Amino acid sequence: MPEPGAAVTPGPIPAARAQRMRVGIADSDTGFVRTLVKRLPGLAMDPIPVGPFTADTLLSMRLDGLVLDVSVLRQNVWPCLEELAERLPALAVVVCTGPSSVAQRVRGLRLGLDAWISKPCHPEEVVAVLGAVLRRHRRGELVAGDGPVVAGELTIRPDRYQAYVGERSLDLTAREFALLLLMAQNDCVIERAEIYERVWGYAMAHGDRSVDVFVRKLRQKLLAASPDWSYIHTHFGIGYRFAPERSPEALMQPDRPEPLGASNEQQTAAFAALR
Amino acid sequence: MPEPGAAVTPGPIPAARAQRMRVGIADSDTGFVRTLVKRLPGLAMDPIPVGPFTADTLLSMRLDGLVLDVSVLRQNVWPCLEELAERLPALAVVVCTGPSSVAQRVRGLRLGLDAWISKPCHPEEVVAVLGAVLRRHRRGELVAGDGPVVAGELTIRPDRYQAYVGERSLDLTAREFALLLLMAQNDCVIERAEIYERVWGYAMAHGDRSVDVFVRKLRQKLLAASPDWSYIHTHFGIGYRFAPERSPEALMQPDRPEPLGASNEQQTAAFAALR
DNA sequence: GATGTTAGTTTACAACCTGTTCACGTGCAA
DNA sequence: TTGCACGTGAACAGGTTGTAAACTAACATC
Repeated sequence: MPEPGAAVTPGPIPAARAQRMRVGIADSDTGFVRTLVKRLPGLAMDPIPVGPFTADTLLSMRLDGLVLDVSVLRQNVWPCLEELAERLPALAVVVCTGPSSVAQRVRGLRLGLDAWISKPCHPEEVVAVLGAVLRRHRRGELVAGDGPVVAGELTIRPDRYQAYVGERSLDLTAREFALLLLMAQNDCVIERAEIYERVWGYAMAHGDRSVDVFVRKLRQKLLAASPDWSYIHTHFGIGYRFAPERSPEALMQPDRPEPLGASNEQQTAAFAALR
Repeated sequence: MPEPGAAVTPGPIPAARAQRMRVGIADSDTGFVRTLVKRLPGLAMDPIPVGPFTADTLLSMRLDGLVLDVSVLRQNVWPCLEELAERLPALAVVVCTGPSSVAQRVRGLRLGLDAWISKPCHPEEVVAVLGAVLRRHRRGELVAGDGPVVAGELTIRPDRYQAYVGERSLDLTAREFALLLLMAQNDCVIERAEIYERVWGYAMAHGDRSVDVFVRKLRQKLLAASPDWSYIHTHFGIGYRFAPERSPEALMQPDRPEPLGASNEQQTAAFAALR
């Protein structure tokens, strides 16, 4: 269970197609900050100056990356970095700070930092490193393109943040949609913690049941719109898997013909190939 | 590591994904290479020395990461890096090389490199950087690492935590699956204690018969789905061994032909190559 | 600024599933 | 034959999931 009162703000809804990255800058060197602020927008990154912060502060800022001079952390550098890594594993952190030992850098990287640059350094290099890290960071988030996904009777349209059966919208909320899209783009079993991290954007607290609740809401809407199909399957003790399947009863009375040779894999694969 | 008598709660189900990463090392400094080769295995990375290469060479090596001293590229450094970035965008590349200018490093990172370290450097730092890059790299693909394992009539799919005979699922529970996968991936006799440790995650209490019970459940489901084959063999006083074998009666009445020259090893190797 | 609506989170409880354990039968080895 | 090791079946307890509803924060509207 997180801190009492922590994480009250709803997390960010991951964009169906992320464009600009939000990069926090926590550094007391105003000249350095100013340079970055000037330089980043041209590279599809929005710089966001960050003052004193906690994991929750950063969480509410919905950052993709963070440039950090550890000197702003005063004393408890390691506990702070540790908390960051634990609570926000998806946040790309580039430490850019004064002289340090190999041991310190290694320790930081082991903890979860993405890069460690020693000052004095050329801002351009910081920008390049940040770009490289975020590029790798982004590869994961949007493996699949933003084309529509067809599965069973369902059509998921990332460009509209909505799913349809025929012309009829499912009226999904933002988070419901994010969950559905994530699952539909991966036809393997996904663990709850993984789902949470990728949809909510930060680490799942132990005992959190949000994923279950949202899966239920999704199932409800899916069932209402497409009663002959089941889409989300539970893997007990592990997580959920998305796979459109006609219910046995529907197969007995084939009012509507089953789409021939169009399994989920084939269709999504086709779309991935299009990309 | 719990108390010997603890373990009231069911242990965690080990993730079905591949953990070890394949890391190529292209460097003419044999001492440096040797250090990495010694150091990497402890961090779930398999070091693979790489000689002169092309993008195709690397592709066939199925690497996850590459440590590269650009001096091995002789002249055409930039065209080569460019080709790498274009042909193998999923490959994490860490350049570790002699003196360089900021402009060169920035250019490299822009091209698609994940990190640029200047020699002389501490090998430990290279390892840490590599680890950080691959960690971020891995976050992307939640597709479970291992491809399917085929044995006899059986297809084991780690991405679904499930085994199939044809299209028909065996309906294995999470722990049953973990046990089956472990055994199928090691076609030698495994002692009970070792099985327990690797599937349950902690030491087996003296007299615990859980492994036996699960082997029985597995055999039951295997027999129901694939009656002509036997998969799990008992070695009295030692443990169990996985090996798909047609039962003698089935051989007498060969309704279905035995797959020619397709031993367990060969088939799994073939699938691994496909990945 | 007050108020109603909506989305999201947390909690509670019931139903279900799983893993463990026990008891007993069978088969191997000395 | 005797002593273990292993196979088999069933029962139990506890964790996991489905489900509903209360609760909180955010938003829009007036």
